[in-house]
Amino acid sequence: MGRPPCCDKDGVKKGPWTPEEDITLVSYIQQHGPGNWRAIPPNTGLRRCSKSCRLRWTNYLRPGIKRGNFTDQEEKLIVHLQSLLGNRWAAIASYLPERTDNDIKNHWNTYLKKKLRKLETGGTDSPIGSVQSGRRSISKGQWERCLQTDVDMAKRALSQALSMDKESKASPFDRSLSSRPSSTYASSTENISRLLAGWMSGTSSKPGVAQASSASVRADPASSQGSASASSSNCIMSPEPLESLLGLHDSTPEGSEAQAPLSLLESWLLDEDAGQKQENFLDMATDYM
DNA sequence: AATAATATCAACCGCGTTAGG
DNA sequence: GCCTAACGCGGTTGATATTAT
Repeated sequence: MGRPPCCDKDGVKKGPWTPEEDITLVSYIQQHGPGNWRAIPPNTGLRRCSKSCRLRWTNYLRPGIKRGNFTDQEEKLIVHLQSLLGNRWAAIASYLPERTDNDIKNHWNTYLKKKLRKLETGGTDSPIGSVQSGRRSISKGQWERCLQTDVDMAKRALSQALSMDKESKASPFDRSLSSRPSSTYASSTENISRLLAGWMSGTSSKPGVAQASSASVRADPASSQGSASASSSNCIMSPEPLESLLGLHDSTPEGSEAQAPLSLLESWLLDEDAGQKQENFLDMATDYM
């Protein structure tokens, strides 16, 4: 299978998006909904490739995105999920609906990884985060069970997303619309967001568009043709699994694996109220093994 | 105040997967 | 069943901002 060109390289603009381009893109998506990215450049006159349009929308213009200022709880959740899922940022992002995979990936690479290393060097000599080292230390059988858990969780998330799709109209993710922090460029994008907010309230009956604020472009019919992996990563995570991850569920901590002595990192992960939450999260994971 | 070093993050690149002809 | 086109993802780059010297 040959690799096709993503777009016509001639005349395709690269680099940062201008507010005008953003508005053009948003306006088009207002009318047609997200998806069918290929059609956007010719129909809007944007000199951008379809890929760039999709990326701009999903990572920046899409409503419901919270930017910057990761909370401690979010960071801990990311660390937990990264240890469980690896660098599957889209899957991790599905558990943090207000965050984009790109944002989480950036935060991990630029901050969390260093933080883990710092905490780790304070505890052991390993250059790798203790979560990863903890994973390394587990037996092969345990590792395989972790993988199975991963698959099961993905399946469960998908079924939940499918079953709760209809009732997710009043999505909790929408709350970010009113609490989005501003950034340097956000002043212009906030205007776009307001534009979108009006659109959202006015076109909620539009298929494939109604969920745009609550989930992402991924909810639209055109993009529902995603791969199996995309099914888990693209699913609209209902609040329930998130609450589960945050320990708002009752779960029985039986069958949990033997814990190694706590490192500084683990202490960080376990401190405050996150302690119980992490246990519950891990228990939930092991419950599916 | 000027320069260098470092951090941050938006955007790009290339690969894998999959739907459709 | 094969091939092409498109989508989505993860890794990486590069521009800009911030901090240190």
